[in-house]
Amino acid sequence: MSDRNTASTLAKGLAVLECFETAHSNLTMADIARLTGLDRAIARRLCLTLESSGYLTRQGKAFALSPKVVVLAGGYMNAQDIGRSVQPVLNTFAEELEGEIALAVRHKLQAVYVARSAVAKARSSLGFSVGSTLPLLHTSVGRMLVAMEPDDTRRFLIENSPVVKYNENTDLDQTSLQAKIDVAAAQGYAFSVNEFELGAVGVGVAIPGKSGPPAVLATSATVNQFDRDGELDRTLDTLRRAAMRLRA
Amino acid sequence: MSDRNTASTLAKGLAVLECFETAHSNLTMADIARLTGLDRAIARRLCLTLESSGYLTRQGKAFALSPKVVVLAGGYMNAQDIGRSVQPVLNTFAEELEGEIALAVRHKLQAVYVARSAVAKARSSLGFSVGSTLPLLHTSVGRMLVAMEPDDTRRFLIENSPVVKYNENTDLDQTSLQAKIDVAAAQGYAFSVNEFELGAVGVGVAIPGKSGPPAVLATSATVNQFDRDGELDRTLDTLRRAAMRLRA
DNA sequence: GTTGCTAAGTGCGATTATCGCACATATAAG
DNA sequence: CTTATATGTGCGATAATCGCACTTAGCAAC
Repeated sequence: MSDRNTASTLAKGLAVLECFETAHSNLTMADIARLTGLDRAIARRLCLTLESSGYLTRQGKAFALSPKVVVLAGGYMNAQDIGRSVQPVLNTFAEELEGEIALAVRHKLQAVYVARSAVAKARSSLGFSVGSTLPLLHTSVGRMLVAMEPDDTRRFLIENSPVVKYNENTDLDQTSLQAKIDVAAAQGYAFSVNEFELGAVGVGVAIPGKSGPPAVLATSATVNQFDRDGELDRTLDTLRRAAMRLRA
Repeated sequence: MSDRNTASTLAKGLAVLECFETAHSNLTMADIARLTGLDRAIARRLCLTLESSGYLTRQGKAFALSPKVVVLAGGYMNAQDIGRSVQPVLNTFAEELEGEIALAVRHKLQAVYVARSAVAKARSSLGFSVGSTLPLLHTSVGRMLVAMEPDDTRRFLIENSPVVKYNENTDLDQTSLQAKIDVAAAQGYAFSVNEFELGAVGVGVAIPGKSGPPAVLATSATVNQFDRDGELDRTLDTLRRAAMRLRA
């Protein structure tokens, strides 16, 4: 056992942190031991370490993430110059769209919002924020992100992403999803209606010529809002202009 | 050596992660070993582990934070219901302010933005975003956060926070800073001009009656924008109404 | 009260991962 | 070719981790 190139204790500690990714906010040590499959005594050591390092806080016997993880995310934001270069652009185009706009990148098998802006009247029932994750195959953002990858990665992502039925309109056919991704790659944008969230449409455009990993600009709205003729074209136009401003 | 209640390897690995908090984006293993004081071989093990766990990415010999840290922050956002409850309120009041508004909490000796909204025309030269940190003593946000703590914590924070000269107007006198914090506690809001960033004013109001740790709503603007008579009162009024909407 | 259930904390021996140094290799610059 | 910096590797000694078993504590039902 034991790879001489990895620190297993660290990996286990990170696994503990990840228990809190999926909406769980108040986990006891026993919960964590169960979720991670670690011995209770070890889970305890790790929790206490994470607490003393400032990543977890405890109230009574329940642990929760501390704002430290947000500070850490701030390091990423800073490195990507989100606050200075990206956010002002998003703010501008959220107003132009009279809605919501987000910058997303891919992490493993998920799309991640790394910046977002919305006007007050935006339909925001979904409650997305920075750090929200979306599936790759069933959202416009996700499909556009997949479409921007080289062929082999694309294949890998399509084959390994879970196919989940989110509602009665969810496309469950791999070949069909594959085709949609091909179309997105060809067109430079992805569009999806009702597949992930009922009553919602999503539009995502590639940010071309950007250095670093693929990134996508996306917006979402209600199906109603997209009834008007040419609404998709208008949205695409706006998103593309925003994307141009971001290809730094 | 070695506390039986903490996992030192995990703590070291977290220390590696924290190297990336302070704007450094591209660190080599050697850099990290220097910054953390760890043996190079250990730093290597930890970096490789962090990479394989998805927290770091490497391009050539340089490491950088991966979006995974943003996903982790998303766990915090989710637990605090930022996307659903907080963000819409911030969006609304950013528009009313025709500027910028942020929700901040304290972590150790820093104020941390955990949510933020701004209109396009907002003066955003500072480039703050979710995850940005501010000093406790020299900003309105920070002082309000300190003011909301019980007496002993307050004393501790004031005594242990670094007093840094950010510009020629920075207040370096502990007694004076102490007094400002007392005033903030009494008034329920804090106000600062030019102390942290030249040409900038900051206003922070306590969010009263909120469960959990103290939280502050803050806005900033240019000194010019605050020239108009009664501008502070108008801003305070808006912030307070926003705060009321957040005391969930 | 007792019983039953679940969670946290503790002690300790065996194991084994970590540590830290030393040496090797690689790449770039002068 | 030499120097400087960075990554990669091997290995023995040490010390941290592991995992189990036992104890303590809180809570609910009966």
